[in-house]
Amino acid sequence: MLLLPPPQFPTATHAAGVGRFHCLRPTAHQAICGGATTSSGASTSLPAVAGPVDAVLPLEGRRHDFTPLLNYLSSKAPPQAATAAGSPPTHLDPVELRLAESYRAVPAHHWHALLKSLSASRDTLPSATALVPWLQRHKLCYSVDLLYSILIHALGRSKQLYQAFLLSNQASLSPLTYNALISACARNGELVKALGLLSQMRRDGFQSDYVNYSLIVQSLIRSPDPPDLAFLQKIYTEIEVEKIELDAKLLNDLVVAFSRANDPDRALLLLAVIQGQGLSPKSATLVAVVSALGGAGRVSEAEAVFEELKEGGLAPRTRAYNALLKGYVKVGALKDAELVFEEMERNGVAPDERTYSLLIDAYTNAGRWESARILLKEMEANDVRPNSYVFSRMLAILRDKGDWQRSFSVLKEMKSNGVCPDRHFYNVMIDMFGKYNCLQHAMDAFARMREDGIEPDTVTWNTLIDGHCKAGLHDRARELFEEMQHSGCLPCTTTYNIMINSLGVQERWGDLEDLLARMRDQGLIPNTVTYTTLVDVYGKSGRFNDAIECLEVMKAGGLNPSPTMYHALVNAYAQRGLSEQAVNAFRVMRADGIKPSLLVLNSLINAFGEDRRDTEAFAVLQYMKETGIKPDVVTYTTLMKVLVRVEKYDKVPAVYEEMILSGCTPDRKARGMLRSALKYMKQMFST
DNA sequence: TTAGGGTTAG
Repeated sequence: MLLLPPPQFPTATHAAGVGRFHCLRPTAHQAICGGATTSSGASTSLPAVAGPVDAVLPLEGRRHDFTPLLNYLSSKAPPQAATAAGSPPTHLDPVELRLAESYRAVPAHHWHALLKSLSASRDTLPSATALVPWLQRHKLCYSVDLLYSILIHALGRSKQLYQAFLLSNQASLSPLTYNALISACARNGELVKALGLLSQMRRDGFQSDYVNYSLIVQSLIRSPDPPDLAFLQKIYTEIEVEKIELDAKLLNDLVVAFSRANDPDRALLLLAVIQGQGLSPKSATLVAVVSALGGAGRVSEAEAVFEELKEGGLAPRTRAYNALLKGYVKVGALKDAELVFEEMERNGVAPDERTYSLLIDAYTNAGRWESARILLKEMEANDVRPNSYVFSRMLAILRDKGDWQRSFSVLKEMKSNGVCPDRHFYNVMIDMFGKYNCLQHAMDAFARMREDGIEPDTVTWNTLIDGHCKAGLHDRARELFEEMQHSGCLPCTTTYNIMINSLGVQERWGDLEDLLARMRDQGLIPNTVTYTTLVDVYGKSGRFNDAIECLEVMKAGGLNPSPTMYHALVNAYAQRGLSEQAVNAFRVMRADGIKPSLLVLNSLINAFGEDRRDTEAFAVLQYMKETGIKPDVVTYTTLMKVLVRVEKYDKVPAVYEEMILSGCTPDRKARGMLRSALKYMKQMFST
């Protein structure tokens, strides 16, 4: 069991010479013994000004001098006071008993007031912590759970959650102490603990009110990370099951929480609840919903909620416009984005750094590099300083478009704006060079980053290692993996996933086992990507039993198999023309309740093709059409490959035509497939 | 600061 470190008690008490409560901060001193000190005539340099306790205590209460008690408590060994709390004194210390007797007449509310004032400051908190068990020992105050709840609240406020929990062991938990503990947990971001206490509370037969849930949801919103959706849903289900009445604040907070957790549907539902009760949502709530809808690319709904914001009477401010802008940028609606910008100008709403960043993002995405540059100039003119964010976005867009040479001009632009690259920027840059096989550039950027005094993080190392793996430089990747650890950066699950893939591609099965053991030793738990990688590498080298075993282990471990995982398996069978096994894996996937993805269906078509079963391959296309899954260029190219495989060359042009009619743009592979089919056809006719 | 952002692995 963990032991409580002895709380730090003020030690200067006696050194002050007067045996009074001098070590406390003046306010606390005045609060607690201001009146008593002066009346006892002790010389003190502190003026006897009425403090908070004097204000709270009735006149008669100020007659009690708590100084001897507080001195006694601070001179006692703290653990004794804290751990032997409820138990009666084991031996009779006459001094302590006399002291206790002298306070027999103090009414309960004076003790409460004393405790509250001691709890108010971090310096006097140890005295408060010692006081409560002491009162309990001597049965001087009977509303023990109120005393404990005051104390637990105070400990929670000063981030001493551990102490609060230790304290809560002193007495059986009442609704009051439960609430105090839950509140302390919520304040300290220990939301799982808070939820656990809530269910424990229910098991003890106490009903919780909305305040506990409100505190938990508030803590979720305050966190810089978006809330975990599963956790949030759990809380909401509980609120529904327990029929907790929701007040306006909690409803608004829930809408914001669901919006931030990227569940705009649930957010909209709760928004309707607010409006159904005749309440009007806060504008911050509406903006959060606009932002979530925009992030999901649901722009028309975002527009509708934005209109509601206007109807609410408050003129939308920059953040509201930014939320709307986010949606348009997300779906690539550049015209609409520009209109928002113009409307802001018309309404005198000043664009800020984010507004400009969003628009620059949109222009870069549309390949309108000049417009992006003009906006950068406009930012400068309007005294809005860009930061590293917008430049790393530009870089990421160029990377995804394959236009990496232009990245050097991004760097130039950035310099001319006086913006220094940060870690995120370098990480994107290293990733970009890695993806385009420019490993020397990647290493140079890595060195530059360190010269700039920026320590690489796990993302940096992972990116660098993966870049080398992708280029086939597995030995160098392995060296970097070791170097990462030497530099003091601990590998994470992603790092191991990258290395597992690397060893799997090389078919170094023994080393792979060692790596998995190392991962476990480090206390890291494999995730869905880990298992999918294993299924992929085992499957591709024909080790199907190992692949299936991974799938089973994963399911047994409680992880949900992903569509990608089945895709890896179906794909592995397909590449070896094992269409029966591919179909079987597909069936298992369906039994697991996974909706077939375009990727897995394309692989299935390939499986039939490699097995010369063209009728079944086209049946998959039919299935796609019936279930509303839009075939892509890969689907049609694979179907053409199927026809070539079974030598039905004459049917290839029709598939090509259908592809174009369905709106797919043929790529190099598609055109190549058509060409080779035509070539074979010509050969057939000429013989 | 009522309201917000970026990077890595299958």
